[in-house]
Amino acid sequence: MRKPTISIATVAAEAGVGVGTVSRVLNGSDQVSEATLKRVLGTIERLDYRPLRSASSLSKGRTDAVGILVSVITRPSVMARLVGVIDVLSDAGLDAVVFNVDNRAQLDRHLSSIIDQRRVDGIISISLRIPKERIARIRKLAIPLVLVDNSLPNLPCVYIDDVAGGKLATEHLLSLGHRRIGFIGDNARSDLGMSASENRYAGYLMALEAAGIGPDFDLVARGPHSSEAAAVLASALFELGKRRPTAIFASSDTLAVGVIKAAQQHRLKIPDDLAVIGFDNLEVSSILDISTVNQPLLESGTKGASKMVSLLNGEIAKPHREELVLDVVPRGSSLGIQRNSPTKLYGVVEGPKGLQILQGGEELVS
Amino acid sequence: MRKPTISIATVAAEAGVGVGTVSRVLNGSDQVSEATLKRVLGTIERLDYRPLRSASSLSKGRTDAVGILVSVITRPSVMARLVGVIDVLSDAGLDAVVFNVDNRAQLDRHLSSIIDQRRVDGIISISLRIPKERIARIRKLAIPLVLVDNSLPNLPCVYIDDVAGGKLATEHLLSLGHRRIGFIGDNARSDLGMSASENRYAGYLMALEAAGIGPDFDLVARGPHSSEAAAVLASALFELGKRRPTAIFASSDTLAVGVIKAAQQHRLKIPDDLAVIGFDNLEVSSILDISTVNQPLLESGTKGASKMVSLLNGEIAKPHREELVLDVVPRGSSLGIQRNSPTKLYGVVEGPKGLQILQGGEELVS
DNA sequence: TCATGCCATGGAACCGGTTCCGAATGGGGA
DNA sequence: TCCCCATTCGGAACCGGTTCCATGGCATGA
Repeated sequence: MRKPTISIATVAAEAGVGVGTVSRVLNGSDQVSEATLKRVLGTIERLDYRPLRSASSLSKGRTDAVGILVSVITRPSVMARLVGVIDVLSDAGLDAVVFNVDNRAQLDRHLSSIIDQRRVDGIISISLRIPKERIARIRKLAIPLVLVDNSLPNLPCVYIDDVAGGKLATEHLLSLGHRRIGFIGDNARSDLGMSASENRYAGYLMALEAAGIGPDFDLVARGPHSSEAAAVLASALFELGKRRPTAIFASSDTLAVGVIKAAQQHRLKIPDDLAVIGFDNLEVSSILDISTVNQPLLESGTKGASKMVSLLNGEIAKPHREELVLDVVPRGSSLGIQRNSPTKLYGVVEGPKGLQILQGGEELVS
Repeated sequence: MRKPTISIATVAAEAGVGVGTVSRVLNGSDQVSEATLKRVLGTIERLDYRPLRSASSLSKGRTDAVGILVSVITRPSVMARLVGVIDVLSDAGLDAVVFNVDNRAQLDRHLSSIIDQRRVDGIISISLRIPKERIARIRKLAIPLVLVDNSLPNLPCVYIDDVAGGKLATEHLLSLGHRRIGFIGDNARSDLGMSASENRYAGYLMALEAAGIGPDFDLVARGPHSSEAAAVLASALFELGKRRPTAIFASSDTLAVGVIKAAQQHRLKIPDDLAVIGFDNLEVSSILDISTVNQPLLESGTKGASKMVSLLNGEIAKPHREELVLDVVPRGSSLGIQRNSPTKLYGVVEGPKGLQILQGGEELVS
């Protein structure tokens, strides 16, 4: 027990009404007369009464909160999805409880805590594979679960076809006449089931085979997901002499940045000596003029969260499983055509203390 | 009301004990005999009983959740702080409820919801200024509040001295002999009180004045917080002819990237024709070899969250107000010395299908 | 005038844990 | 043998909303 606070009963007594009436007022029921409504609201104001969420939760049997499982948040791609999810949940009046997952053990701990403590009404998993046995349990307990950037049969999910994306990227390079195409990707992280990079690699192999080119594993390299690591790996590929690749498909824009940097250090001209394409269409790829495969990151989050909102309202998530479209964004790192200056997007004006771009411009970017 | 679930009473009846005993078992009390413990745990297992968080919250009078107010999450600097906060809270068994704030109205809505619905035990604000009247109310209600990347008297907070940081950056450029130093920063966002850029600008002015250089507002430009916008603004400065700056201080690394890109388009050699320094020491500044001012981003989050944990335990946050140290990280964009290749940090090995950097390497980076 | 029905309302029962008080049990010491 | 204290346990009271049912008042129609 603990010391009591100002409760609905206090308000009811003070206002000279029943607790039911106060509850009705708080929940905006239309079963309350104008006069009573005003009196109760006045009392609430006067006593500075604040309802207690947990009491309401207990009574209603729901928490109005959704758990979000997310790995290595710092990746810009993951972050964009997360923002999409949070914004939609927030608009629906749901709390977003974020669980950051770095490894398999942590994933298990968080899942246990979420499932066994019934702290949230539903779970959204971003770019993570939930272990089979957990899925089974979640199903049995009828806890709503939505997958973002991942796909499993019979579960609502929003995903892309990474294999097709890898093919698209590689075909782009093939169409420009390249034959010695390298691949730089992430180490497989089987513990968390983040398989995007490996799937894009599979697409890369398929595109090469379709073009009658056998795989050359000397042109393939994997490492941690960082620009630095990609630069090191790219350097190693460049040192193959005339067997070096004339083009590289990096499984994410972050890695592509490293490849570009390494190319500059090796005095390779882009795209003449080396063409590069990345993946994700992050802001950095736009500013550094790197060709890439666009995927709707924010949208994957908003769509996933919308499904969750539907599920919690007892509806069926409309498109149960949704595949988002990918498309190649050709830029200077493969085409060599100088992109138009972005100047036109912005109106630069003379401010009182220096030049200025008005804030409205912010809407135009992103 | 709603349909009842398996409750502690069910378990108690089934195990032939009292509800108090089951509660003690669940909370790991040592007032339970070995035999009883085993029997109750067995029953819990058999019935697949799961305690209900909200009932516990109601009884204990706390939610074991902390609200995190955060603006424009997509900025890497903000995200790094957020990750730090979430990780520490998570380790302490606290839920991290994230509220994303895009404008003043949203800030108010979220604050109302947090304060008036008593959904969390404490509030952590990242890079946001909470309106005075809200602060007063939060104080009166004795809700623990911690500020990260912000500072107010008498409140626990973790912050940096942005003015000093701006001075450091400018002094670095001055020490290299530059006299015509430009500044590129964010538009002031008085609605959310994100004042870092303006404070760094103040430091820039102070350093110039200390060096006997009057401000030249033709060399100052502000716009939205994006590389694209910074590129546009930098281009405008470059077109000043011989009055153009020989060095630019960008108030964040994200902006510095745009400056570098614009310089390349204008065929300005870095750092000979133009020196650049950023702020934040983001990963991108490392890979693009951009000089910067380092601030401990992740640490600001972990320290802030630690203070919150202390407060919730009824302790006093040890260093009540904590200023983190800044230091200049000189790199190629101002010094022109080719940084050592990062190769040595990584061990590249021959994998079965291509080159590989082992995952352990990931520890070395970041 | 009386029956009918709707609307606003009061309040008991309930959601499922926690906590505290009192009781039962058992062992040790005198 | 008896008393005392520590350990273990049962269960009532309680935390603060929600919901449903019963009730009373008032207007409408016959």
